[in-house]
Amino acid sequence: MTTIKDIARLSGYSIGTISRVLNNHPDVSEETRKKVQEVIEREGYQPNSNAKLLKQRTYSSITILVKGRMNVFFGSIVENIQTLLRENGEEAVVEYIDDFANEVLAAVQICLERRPKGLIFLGGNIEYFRHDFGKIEVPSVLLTNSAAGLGFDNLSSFTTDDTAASQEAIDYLIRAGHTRIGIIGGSANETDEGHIDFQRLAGCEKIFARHKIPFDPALQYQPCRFSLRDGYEAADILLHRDPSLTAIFAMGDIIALGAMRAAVDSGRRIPDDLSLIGYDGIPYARYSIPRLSTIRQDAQNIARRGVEDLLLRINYDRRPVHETVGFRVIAGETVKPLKKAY
Amino acid sequence: MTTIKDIARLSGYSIGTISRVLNNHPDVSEETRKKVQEVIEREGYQPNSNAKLLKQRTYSSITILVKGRMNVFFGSIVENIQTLLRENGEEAVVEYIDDFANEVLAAVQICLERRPKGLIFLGGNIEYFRHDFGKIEVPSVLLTNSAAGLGFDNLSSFTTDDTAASQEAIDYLIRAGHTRIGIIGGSANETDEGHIDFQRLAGCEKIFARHKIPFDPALQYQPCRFSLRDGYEAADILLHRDPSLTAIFAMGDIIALGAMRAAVDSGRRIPDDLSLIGYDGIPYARYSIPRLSTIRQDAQNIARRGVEDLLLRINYDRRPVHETVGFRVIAGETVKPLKKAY
DNA sequence: CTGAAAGCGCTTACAG
DNA sequence: CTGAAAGCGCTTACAG
Repeated sequence: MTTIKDIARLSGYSIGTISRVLNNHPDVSEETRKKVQEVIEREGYQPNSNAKLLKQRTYSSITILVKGRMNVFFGSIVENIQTLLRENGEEAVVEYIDDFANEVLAAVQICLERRPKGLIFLGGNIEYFRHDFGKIEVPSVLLTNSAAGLGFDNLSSFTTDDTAASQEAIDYLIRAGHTRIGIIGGSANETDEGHIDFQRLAGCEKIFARHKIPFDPALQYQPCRFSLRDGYEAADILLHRDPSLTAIFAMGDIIALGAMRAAVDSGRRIPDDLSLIGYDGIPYARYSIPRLSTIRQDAQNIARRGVEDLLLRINYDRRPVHETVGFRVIAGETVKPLKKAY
Repeated sequence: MTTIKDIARLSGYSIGTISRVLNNHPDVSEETRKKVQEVIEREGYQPNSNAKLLKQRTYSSITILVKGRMNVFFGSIVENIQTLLRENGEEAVVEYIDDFANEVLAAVQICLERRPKGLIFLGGNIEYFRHDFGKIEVPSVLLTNSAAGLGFDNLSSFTTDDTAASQEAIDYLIRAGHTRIGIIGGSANETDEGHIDFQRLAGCEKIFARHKIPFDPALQYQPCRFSLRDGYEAADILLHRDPSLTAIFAMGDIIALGAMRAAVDSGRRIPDDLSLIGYDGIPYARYSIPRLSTIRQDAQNIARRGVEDLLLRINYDRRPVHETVGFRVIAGETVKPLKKAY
């Protein structure tokens, strides 16, 4: 194993100088730098990151906390993040957190154990953040949810404007002539008022109100987590509870795909007997039979902005930011225009 | 930041003793152990892993190399692996390698840069392993491909018996009365003879031979990588080249789902006009419309055995092993029984 | 069973 | 611009 000591010996310089070359310090003569570089290349020397980190008293890697397993949409964001981080020479560790678990407390534990230099949350419950994020000191970003109202000085957030996007989804159904609309998704529970899913739900209710279309959450809304199975069950419950529904908005494409299966199993044709619009815009939405109409979030931009901001804040003393990235309505084949009732 | 020194001071013992308690060395008195433990808990002390690894001269984490992005099947294995590793107190870093890139060379580079203590390959090209794996010294496992014939003493492998499973798939179609069968999948290229996909293909050809059913790879086989789009294109090419096909075996469910879309877009009904069987057994196969018939690999067992073996070999001087795990034919709704032609 | 001390491979003031 | 030296937080022979 070649160490910095070997390079020092071989090049005739001291280890201090080698270290300076390694870290691109300006105060090294060009000649020295070149000679040392040559020895480094020839020996294929790679610095020991443990020693470096120990010395710098900074800590290992960046941790990505993914809320909810098997989420295709998050999967693509994770891949984007990993690539971006790697391009910038940063290592990342991924942790999967159960949909119903407290990701902030999990992060606190991880900070104690592994002392990451930054945290990226993929999804999260705003209430958990409000309550426990104060215990976290490292620069962090929350993706796909907004932490704007929380006021933590080490937490940025990048998200689709969920309220606006949900309104678009509902609006899309209404413009197609639907008035009996069900909504599924969001792992809402009693303490969850700031949760993303209530944001989306709130947006929906507003649009219903604007169009003067009655909407009774107790009847027309069914929470569920992000999985095929849960989407299936939620749609099943909803369709039994209110068979008059002509359309469903699912707060995730995975949920929508589960719901599509449930509808078909109940003997409904899509979109003839039931219209369906999803959320996320996963690649499969363009391949399903029929193709899923959905709201496409900009995964790439969310990942890119999140990483850029985190790296800046890890290295400089900057204020966190809260941004919103664009979305698009993708017209698939699962929404049927209805004759207007009037 | 509490360090081992603080715990020593606070407990009245030397740092050597604290270290022994931390690492469960047997030569510490029960009383001492208890007292030290108390202080550790009270202070919420967590050892600095950089210092520990530096001292132990072992290196950071375990690296998981995932071949091919956006592969749902690999995604679930990765999650399983991460969970298992974490339960055993090991950290894991995930790297995504392009489908057509050389994962072994990428691993060599990673070993130089980060010196992981173990490597897990998810998918891989046997030719690349044969040629370059000799440069890798850390304990490694290859999942979903067999490295049995390679004879490296630091490489285990755990895989579905691809030959047998592919034979089952083809056999399933033949028993349903199909004789004009196309095959898609596998990123075969000229140098690829030991590649997984040729294994699967070889298995298929054998079965055709046994049933005395003609099979012309140039006509009936179309390679493609693991993505919806590639599955779509491969099926499209195949169906144009040989419109007489009544069934397709796709070497991955994602490929199969892309193919399903292509078939429908060409005006074929599934399974009435074209039967389809996939490979992997991803959760969505049970939700697609129609439900996908497929060969289910045992992702959980592959992950579990791989991790168990790797951890053992990291810590003990053991020989690598090459195991095969079970698979199951899942009868979905995409294979139609045909009237026998004779 | 426990302590004192060396040393893992680096970085960074401090001199010169 | 460069070197000598201290020290990051641990582990582990070596004594006793």
